Amino acid sequence: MSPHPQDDLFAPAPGFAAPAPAYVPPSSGLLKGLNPEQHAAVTLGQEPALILAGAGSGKTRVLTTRIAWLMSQGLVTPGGVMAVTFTNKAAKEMVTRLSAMLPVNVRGMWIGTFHGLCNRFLRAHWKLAGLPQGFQILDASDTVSAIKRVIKAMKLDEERYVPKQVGWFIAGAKEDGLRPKDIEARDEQSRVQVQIYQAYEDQCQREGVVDFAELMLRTYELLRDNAALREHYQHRFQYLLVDEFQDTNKLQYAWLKMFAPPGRGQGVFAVGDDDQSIYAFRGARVGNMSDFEREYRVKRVVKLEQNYRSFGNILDAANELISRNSHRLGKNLRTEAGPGEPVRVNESASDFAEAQWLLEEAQALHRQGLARQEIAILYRSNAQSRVLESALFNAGVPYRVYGGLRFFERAEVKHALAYLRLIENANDDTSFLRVVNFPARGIGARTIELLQDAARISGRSLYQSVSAVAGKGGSNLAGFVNLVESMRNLTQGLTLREIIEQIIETSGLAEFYRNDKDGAERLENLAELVNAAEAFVTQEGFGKDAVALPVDELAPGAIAEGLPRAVAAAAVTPDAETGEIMSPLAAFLTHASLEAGDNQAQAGQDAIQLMTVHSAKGLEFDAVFITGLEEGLFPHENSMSDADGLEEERRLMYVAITRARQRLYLSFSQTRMLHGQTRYNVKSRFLEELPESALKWLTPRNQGFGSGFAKEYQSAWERGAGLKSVVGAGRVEKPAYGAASATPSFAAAPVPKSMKQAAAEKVGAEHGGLRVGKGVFHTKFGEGVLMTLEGSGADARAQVNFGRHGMKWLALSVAKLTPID
DNA sequence: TCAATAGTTATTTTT
DNA sequence: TAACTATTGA
Repeated sequence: MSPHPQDDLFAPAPGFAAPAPAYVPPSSGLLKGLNPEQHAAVTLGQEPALILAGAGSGKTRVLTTRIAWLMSQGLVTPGGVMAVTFTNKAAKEMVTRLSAMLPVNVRGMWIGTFHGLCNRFLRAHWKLAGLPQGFQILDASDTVSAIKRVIKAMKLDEERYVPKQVGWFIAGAKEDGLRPKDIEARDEQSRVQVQIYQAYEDQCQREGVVDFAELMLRTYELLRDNAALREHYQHRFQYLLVDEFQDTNKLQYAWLKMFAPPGRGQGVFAVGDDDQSIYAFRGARVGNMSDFEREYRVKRVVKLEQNYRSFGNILDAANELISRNSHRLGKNLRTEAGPGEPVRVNESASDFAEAQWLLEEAQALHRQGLARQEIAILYRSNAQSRVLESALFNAGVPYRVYGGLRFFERAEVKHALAYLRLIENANDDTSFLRVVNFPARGIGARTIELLQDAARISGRSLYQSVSAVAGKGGSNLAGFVNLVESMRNLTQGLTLREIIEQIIETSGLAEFYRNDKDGAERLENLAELVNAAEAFVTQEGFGKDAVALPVDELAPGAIAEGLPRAVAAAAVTPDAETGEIMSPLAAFLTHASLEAGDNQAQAGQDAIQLMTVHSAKGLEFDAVFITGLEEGLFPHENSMSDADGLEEERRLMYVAITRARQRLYLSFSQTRMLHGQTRYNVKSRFLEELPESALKWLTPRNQGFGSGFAKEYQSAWERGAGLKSVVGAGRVEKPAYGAASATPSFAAAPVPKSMKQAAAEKVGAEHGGLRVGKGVFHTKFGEGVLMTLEGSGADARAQVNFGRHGMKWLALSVAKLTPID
């Protein structure tokens, strides 16, 4: 049943030919094609700036062009720029685009996510931050299980103190810059939560691990409390750029102010869109934008309102909708692309019928020449994907669902990583507990309890307490310790790849999954882990976070201004024997927790994209379907009670609408299966908030509850029900992590030779015959090829490819490298 | 130590 | 409905 005849043919992408510019920018090639607002933003001087960047207004281009422009004008060197993003993807994109524009030394630049930059900072100043040199990072699930252990150890009721919620509380406190001592507990509940927070903090410190929020807070605190260090970084970074400023939380803004306080005269460039703030529930404060404008005395707010993405009707809908929100900074998107097609609205009798309609419409678009990956189906909550998947699967249409488990979050991968972490740091109790009895080796809950008691009493780690447990459990535990010890011995001197292969075998994981009837996929993932490690090591500059230290970049003035030499010296502590700066394994483990891996559509596979509206942020598609536009769902019932919640839902809708380039469909259903019950829904208020002139109803407007839809619904579900068991089997093959979807390596980026060579030649002369590209000999690692030389004097370091020993970073003051011919 | 069973809960989630 | 957790029984 096609709900309507195909009334007009889908026009292939017309291409948004840029209109003849009324304004002719200066001759510089970099600035060519920028509109006046973009041009103004890019060429602002060294002053605080707030850029209101609407959806599709060329924000990333402005950001990268500004950095390139600053450098090309000689206003700043790579070392003087910091650019912060929220996602690894955004950071990577910036680096890629930048290196395409300019011959830049990407390694020296501080471009990364908030957490990535904090990691880099703390790796350099671990001693001052009170961390062990090889500290590891807990991901979200590690954090919850660590908290769970604390709650158990304190013998508290897990019903009353739910680990996840306590985790929320702790993260929330940290994001407000609060330590346990800073929180005044008003009631029993929060008093105990503070105690848990304190105990958790002690535990993390003991184990040498930090969670995501801790990365931010430690960095903030160290800068706050160490004037010399703060001075150094403020002096160093002359230009700072922050992407997605509307998503920053309180701590992130405070963090920024440590690097660049108002009035210090640095060029702080904050880019954001208050209308796209959809993470308030996670602590994001849109208010940071107006605070920034006020505190930094921003002279001119630049608004980027010219949209290069969507046709007029789509923008009209977006503008009209968002105008209903109050407290906006004020912005209206415009386009020169013409009205385009109307926004189509469809009503269905049931969620099943909706899925069926969607399927047919999407197929029609595809037949008219639209690639499947240019079609996105958006929904408010994940649960809604089921019916859609079912329909697509039955029709044999390739699709991809965003937002499942990511690569490094898969159980088998986490198991392997836990073994690796134990090799690096045996006191990591989280990792210990994860694998002490996996694969099963006769260590039960009782034994673990005894061990935990012993550890608690002596204040030592589980690993260190093993000898305290006697009996059968004790001997099994001793066996586990022996296993870890032997893994550490066996992996000495191996490449990262070999280390991982070795532990996958010795740990018994491979054996376990080989015997498991559906362990094949898990084995594949473990193989993929090996590939990921290989790809990681091959990337030029893999250990950059450990070695890109401030020492060699100290502006002469900074030392004069009092940065103690000791601070600088504390930065690098190479291995005493080999001179190695950071082991590839340690670097890889950090990478694994900071970047959970992709779960994005595989390139080359043409599949329809399914995702929540949240995960669609930042993406764009030729055709977009927004589904489930019903009161209670979108806007979600949990957000409808207060005005702020409703406004955030409206912004969410705004984000959804502005994803579409050419075609936008809005869809809702009279009934929907929710929590096992059929719910009768009213269409979303957001539909009423759109301009009638931009819409085209495919079904009669205000159609009442019609004839016998329930019957149709019933039979439809019965047809669908038999196929539920196979839902998901039709998903497109999962992306390969290492090989196929590994990030484009920095090595592959076109870093022009001239600059690289010049840099190499410059330092090359200083290091007694060592030349980049030539052979070197190391007493332990043997022969290798010198890849990079940088720094000078005591801080000089080299990156060497030792073939079977892999790529390594070495401190020349320690490592004995001799040139060979 | 595990597998079966009962009970519970149900937005969004860049790091 | 279905997915996840916690407990129980073999």
